[in-house]
Amino acid sequence: MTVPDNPRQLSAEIFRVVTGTSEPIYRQLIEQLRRLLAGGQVLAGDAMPSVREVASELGVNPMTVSKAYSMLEAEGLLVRRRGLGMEVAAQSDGNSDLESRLELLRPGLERIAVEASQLELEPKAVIALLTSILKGK
Amino acid sequence: MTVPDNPRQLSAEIFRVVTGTSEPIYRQLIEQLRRLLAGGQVLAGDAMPSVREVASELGVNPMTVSKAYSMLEAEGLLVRRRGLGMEVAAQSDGNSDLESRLELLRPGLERIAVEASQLELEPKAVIALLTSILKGK
Amino acid sequence: MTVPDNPRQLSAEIFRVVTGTSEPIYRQLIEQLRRLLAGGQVLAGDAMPSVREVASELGVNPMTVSKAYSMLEAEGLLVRRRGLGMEVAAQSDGNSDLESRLELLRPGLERIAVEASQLELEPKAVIALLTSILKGK
Amino acid sequence: MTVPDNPRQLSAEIFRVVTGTSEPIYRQLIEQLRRLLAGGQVLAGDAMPSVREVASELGVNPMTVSKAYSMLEAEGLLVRRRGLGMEVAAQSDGNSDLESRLELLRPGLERIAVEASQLELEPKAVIALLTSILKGK
DNA sequence: GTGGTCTAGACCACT
DNA sequence: GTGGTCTAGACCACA
Repeated sequence: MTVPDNPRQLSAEIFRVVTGTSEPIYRQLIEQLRRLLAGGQVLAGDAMPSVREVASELGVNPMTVSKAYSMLEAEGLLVRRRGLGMEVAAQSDGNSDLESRLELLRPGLERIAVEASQLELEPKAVIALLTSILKGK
Repeated sequence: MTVPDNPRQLSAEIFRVVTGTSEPIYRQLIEQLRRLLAGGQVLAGDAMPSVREVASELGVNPMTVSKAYSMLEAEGLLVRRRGLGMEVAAQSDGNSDLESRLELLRPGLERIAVEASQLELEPKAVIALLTSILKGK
Repeated sequence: MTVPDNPRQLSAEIFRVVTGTSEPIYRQLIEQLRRLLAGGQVLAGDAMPSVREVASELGVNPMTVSKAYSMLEAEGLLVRRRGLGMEVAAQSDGNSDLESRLELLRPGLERIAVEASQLELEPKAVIALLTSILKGK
Repeated sequence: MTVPDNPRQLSAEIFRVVTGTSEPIYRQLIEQLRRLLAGGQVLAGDAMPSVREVASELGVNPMTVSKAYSMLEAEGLLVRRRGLGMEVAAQSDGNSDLESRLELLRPGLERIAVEASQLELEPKAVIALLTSILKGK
């Protein structure tokens, strides 16, 4: 992990969305940015990629991106600089501690556990698969 | 893993839904039944709990349950027995092999891997948390 | 002021918007509802008028109303009941005390004071005009 | 009210803007100048502060100030004196009578009345608050 | 019927 | 160029 100079201009490639799921695109964007902030990959003062840039990169409508940005602004994670774009708010405190970041992952893991039990899968097999996926990246 | 006598009457408690998520309830029901079938916890010939029983147990609208049952019927996993309710279709091929069941879990684990990487979490920490959740159940 | 039975179905007429101003319609709706809640004219458990009803009554696009409702939901003042509509949240504590309600009015009055001073108007004249407007309603 | 010598150089401090509101800054500037003219605090022939001085004093973009000046010029309230900046037009009719100035304040007061009624506030309480704000300045 | 999401496209305010 | 607001209209999930 590199900790780049700050502030800097973020690229639209920080976002990745999947279609064909029921999770709304704007919500995927919101939650991705929350994780990137918690993980310290996005820092206070960073300039967000423009709405139009993200929209074109992801192939979605600009309003969809704008909605995500607006909600992140309402939440205090982004601030709007009129005519200049959005930037990451100063008070978004950056890299969270390990415990907090693990807590953000817990709901997803609990869901996995439920699914594994319905599939009658042993913990050992599940962990082996997760390990191979994590290491393979 | 226990393989119960067959046929038998399934209880509404085989289902569990979460609200406050964007995943539609009817879809949660469908995918749970698919997993229970793959895991062998639900067998061909088993009698499904009634729509109204499931609806009341989960606190959802009966039409939502009915929609899930109808789609499972259209898919051939359930058959409607007039006056008797739905039962699990004979051709639902029951307990799948380990590989197939793991494949059903893979998409969820891949999503976890993406989230972990955005959170800058080490594989070790993620695996430790999943292990504790799986063992704690 | 009448304190009606509760819960009840609110009419779209609780809202009034003005066009030709720079204040966005969705924001006018949000702030009106906040005031009606603080004033006790809208109570916890009340059913909000439907998006489509408000949109048609005010002659605006349903998405505009929907945006206001969504933000009020995010703020915790409204709760969504799937398939049934929105209702006023239980925790919106209804009629606020006199001090709090006056504070909601203060920014507008401070702006009036600035304008009056730029217009070189005596307090006496301003108060006389406000009095006549308030009493005339 | 003092009636200063004329002509003179106006300072950037005649303007005050608020951010975080939806009212555009250039419009705030335009309406403030209109009120200062109606109130007689700005007189025909007065030299306006320069665009760059106002922009720096208020912390806004010079183009925003320039836009306001241009619109005031198009409206005939300001005239451009090449190389010398803008000055207040001779035909700006100066200090209006009391009735006209009160009329400029009426829309704001009517809005206050609407908000007070939504907040279920008695005229007496509203007038008391306005009085304290006006006297406190 | 309810609200939610998304698209396509327009216009506005501001830099 | 930036984001914001609004419209018109489509489709979805849910009751």
